[in-house]
Amino acid sequence: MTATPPPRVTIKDVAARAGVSKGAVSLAFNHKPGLSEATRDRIFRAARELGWAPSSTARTLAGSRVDVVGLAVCRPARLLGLEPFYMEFISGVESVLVERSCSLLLRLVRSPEEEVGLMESWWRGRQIGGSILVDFRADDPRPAVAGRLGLPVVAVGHPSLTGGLTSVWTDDATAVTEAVRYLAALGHRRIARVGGAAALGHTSIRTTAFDEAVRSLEPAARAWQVATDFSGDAGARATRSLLAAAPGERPTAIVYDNDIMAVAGLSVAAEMGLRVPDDVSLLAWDDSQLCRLTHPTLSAMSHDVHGFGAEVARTLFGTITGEGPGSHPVPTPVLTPRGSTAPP
Amino acid sequence: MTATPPPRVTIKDVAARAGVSKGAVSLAFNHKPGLSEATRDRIFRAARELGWAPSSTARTLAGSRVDVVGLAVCRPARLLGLEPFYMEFISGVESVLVERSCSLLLRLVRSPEEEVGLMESWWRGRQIGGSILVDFRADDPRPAVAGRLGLPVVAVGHPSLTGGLTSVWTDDATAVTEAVRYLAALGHRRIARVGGAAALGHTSIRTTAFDEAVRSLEPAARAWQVATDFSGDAGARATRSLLAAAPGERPTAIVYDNDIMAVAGLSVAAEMGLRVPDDVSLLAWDDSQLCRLTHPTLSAMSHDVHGFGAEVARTLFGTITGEGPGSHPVPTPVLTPRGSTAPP
DNA sequence: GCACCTTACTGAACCGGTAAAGTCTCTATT
DNA sequence: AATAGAGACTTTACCGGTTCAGTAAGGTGC
Repeated sequence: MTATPPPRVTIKDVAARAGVSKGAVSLAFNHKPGLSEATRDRIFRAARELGWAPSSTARTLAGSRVDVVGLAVCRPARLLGLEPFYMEFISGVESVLVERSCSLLLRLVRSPEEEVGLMESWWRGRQIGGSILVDFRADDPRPAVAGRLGLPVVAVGHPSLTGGLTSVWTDDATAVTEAVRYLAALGHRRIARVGGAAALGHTSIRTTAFDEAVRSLEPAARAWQVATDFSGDAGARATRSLLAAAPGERPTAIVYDNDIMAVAGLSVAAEMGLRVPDDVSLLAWDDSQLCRLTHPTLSAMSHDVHGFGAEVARTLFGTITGEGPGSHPVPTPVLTPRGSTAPP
Repeated sequence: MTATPPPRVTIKDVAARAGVSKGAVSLAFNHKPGLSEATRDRIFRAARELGWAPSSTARTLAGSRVDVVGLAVCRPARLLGLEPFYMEFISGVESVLVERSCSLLLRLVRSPEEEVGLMESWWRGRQIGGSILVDFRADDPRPAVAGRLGLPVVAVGHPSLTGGLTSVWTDDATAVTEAVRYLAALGHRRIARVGGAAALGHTSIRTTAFDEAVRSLEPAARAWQVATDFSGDAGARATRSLLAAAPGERPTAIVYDNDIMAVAGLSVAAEMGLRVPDDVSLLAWDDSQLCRLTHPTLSAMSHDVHGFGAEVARTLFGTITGEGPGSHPVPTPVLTPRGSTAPP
């Protein structure tokens, strides 16, 4: 990739026009002391007249800040488009980055190994000042790599998954328990969960919590759990197989790990002639706007994804500026009852 | 944003370890002639042992390639999360970037002016090698700016909007016409369209085309058009007001500019006690997976958004490598009839 | 009137690479 | 044996900033 001929203005031109040295221009643009107001003005005027802005590449090389943070996402591209979660998360991250004139370097990768390689080359190549790590798995290699490289990162995920890295997380276990208790309180005793990708750490946290929550119900209840890839199709398939059993043998309530699958579940129920919530209750997760657009509206575990992203970005800046590792819980998803849940 | 102390390996260390000069290492890593196989091997081995990768920052500064492309999106952050379009578009772009080891610099901006400023500073700061421009408006300032800066860009939008820039576009006018003809063929004579943001160029192209298409129907038909902000809520509101009229006075078919609004429309119809498609037909646009997850499934103008993104990225590389301006149409969205459309 | 500070600014080194010109050695040619 | 030429490297000059050790001018105190 070759760049076009760059007849670009540099600090030297500005210095010449203002009648000072490059050093003076640098001082002015970094708001450092050691210049008279008059000179400062002259420099800024010259820069404005020439349309000059400092090259962040050169600045980076000269050893000061890096104003880019990285985010690699390891999920099949086609699924990502569907997940309202990511775009909203990213927009939250951006909202904080913008304040500090930082940009987000985004990359979709196909495997955790590729992601690790990318982190290394981004960091070594001084392209990023820090990175956001998402979708932790069991025995994730990234904490070790980040440690070895000295790369400032913030991990999105429960501290039990993120190997000592600074982490930002929601208490999924508690949220799952709350969801189960809510459904139980409505009278449900046959409860299913359509989970996300089994390899993901937060999925197994939810799986365990769900199991325990249902097991601890009085009187005894029955549980089902299915793993999916988060896609609507998988959610539809899972729902179909759960609801295929005889009326007394099938779940009366289903919890979904994201809202796309819940929407799919809603449609499967309709297609099978089951009424929601009379015949079966559905409960979504994440609660994007989508949940309020269906009919019936979807009850959901809602969650300020935008704010979550913002907190992640703030935490990352903390890490970059040298704060030690820490654990930053954000508010637990809260149950928002709507039209898709009712007593069985 | 200060970086952590960087005890990082540089080209000098590699050169020392391999017993050659920096120049030799540079030659090796750029696969240029002038080195013996043996030396090349020694250099690569040394680099591997030290875990070195060339700093793209330094490379950029030294005047060679820039391996980052920019994308600024000017829409309210909270809406973006909802739009399946963008993530899918981005994933298409990425699919091509990855092949060339390029990354995407993403930024959400709040105004066209901010976007213009960002382009300037990205380009001046040598942060990007080129940029993707989306969401063109009437009298958009970006073509002029890109021209003035010499910034290689590709515009996503109809050539009539993109002021002579290389553009990649779908033929929205034809697609709208096809949608209208399809509904007319089913027998609809009262057709509405819930459009996107009025300020956007492609919205006005669709608006004009819709108007003409309906006007040219025989026997005469009636048209409604409403502008929205693309959000589900706005789509719901628009649908409610369209369907509030007396049965003989309201549209029997509604076309939506994206699928989120169509989903919202579906739910509004249900809430108003109208059956889809018996009482009213709905037709979505973009056709993400969402359209197949509702009940009834949504008929849609479908569109390979991923492929669209990929084509945009390929075209951008063309522009960066000096290809002259061009117009790259991608396939017109094609009508995919599903369960939400039927004769009135 | 002289030593001593500040203040305001300059000059040069440096960041980690690339690129073009220069050097040295070895082989082929006349 | 002298000359040319190719191959394999090295040297050096940037790229566009930052940083830091100077330095010259003006102000203070005694």
